[in-house]
Amino acid sequence: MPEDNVKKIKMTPQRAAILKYLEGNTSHPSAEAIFDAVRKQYPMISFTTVYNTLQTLKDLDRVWELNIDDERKRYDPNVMLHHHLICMECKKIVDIHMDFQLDVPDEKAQGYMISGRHVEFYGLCPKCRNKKKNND
Amino acid sequence: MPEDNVKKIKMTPQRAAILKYLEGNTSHPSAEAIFDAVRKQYPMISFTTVYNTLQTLKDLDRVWELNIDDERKRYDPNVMLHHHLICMECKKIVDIHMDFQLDVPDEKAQGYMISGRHVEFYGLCPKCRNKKKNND
DNA sequence: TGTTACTTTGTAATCATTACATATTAGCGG
DNA sequence: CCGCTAATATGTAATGATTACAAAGTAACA
Repeated sequence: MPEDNVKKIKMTPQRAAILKYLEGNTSHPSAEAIFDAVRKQYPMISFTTVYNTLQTLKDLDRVWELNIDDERKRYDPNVMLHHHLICMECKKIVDIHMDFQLDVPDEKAQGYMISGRHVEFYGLCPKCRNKKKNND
Repeated sequence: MPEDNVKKIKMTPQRAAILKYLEGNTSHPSAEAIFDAVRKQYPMISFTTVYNTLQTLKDLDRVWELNIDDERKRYDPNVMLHHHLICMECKKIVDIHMDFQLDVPDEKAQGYMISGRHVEFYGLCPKCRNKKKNND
C-alpha cells in the first residue's frame, strides 16, 4: 500500500483549526493573522499555541516560514517551490509560479551545499499604485 | 562637469566610522555587528546612532537592508543587483554574482509594478557541512 | 480505561528595533 | 573666524514580535 508520507502529529482542536485556516491559504499570513482568524472559531486559543504549532509544522516541512516581510514572519502552507512578489507599501504578498533557471555552478557556490532557492520580487500592488497616483 | 550623484549627508565622526566599516564589506553585518566593530574605534557611539545612520543610508539607497536572516536585519553596502546564499546553520551570507533571467510577464505580475528582484539560496556553508559530517 | 508523553495555556522574559527628549555639532552665511 | 540653526548623537524608555517556562489538560496508545 502507498506509504503516507505526511508525518503524524497529535491532532488537537487548536491544530485542526490552524490547519484548516492554512489549507489552501495564499495570503501568506503572519502569526498574528492566523491567531486572529482562528480565534473567531476557537476563542480560547492562545498565541503561544499558534507559535508552537507553526514551529511544529515548519519542522515537518508542512509550512514555509518567509522572511520576506521586514516587520514580521509570514507563513505559507504551500511548500512546493514557488516565488513571491511583495508590495513594498502594504506588504501584501502574492505567489509567482514560474520556473526560473537558478543553477549555481560550483565555482560560484563558494563551498556551500545549496538546498533551497527562492526569488523575491519587490514592487507596488495595484491598490498602492493607485493611491500613489492619486497623491500626485 | 559630472554631477556627483551621491547625495550629501552631514558628516560626523560616527557616520564616518560606520561608512568606513561598511566600505567594501561583504560580511552582511547586522546592526549589532556594526555597532561592535565601530565601537572599537569609537567607543562612545550609541546603538541608536547606528540604527539612525543605517536608516539614513537606506533612504539614500546607499545600503541595502536584507531580510534573509530570520533573526535580525542584515546590511549590505553593495547596492548593485546581486544575490545571496545563506547558511541555514550559522547564518553566514555570501554574495552570488550571476545574471539570472528574472522577467515576469504581465499576466503573472497580477497588477503589481515590479521594481526589484533578489534571489536567495539556502544551504550549508563549508564549516557547517564539516561539523555535520563529523557528528554522523 | 489508564497511562503518559505531548499539548495548551497564561504569564513572564527576551531580543531586536524604534521613540523620544535633551545635549551636541556640522556646515552655512556673514 | 564666529555664530546660528537644522540636523545629529546620546541614553533611556517603550514597543512589538517571538520565545521560555511551569502548570494544567488531553490525544492516542496499550
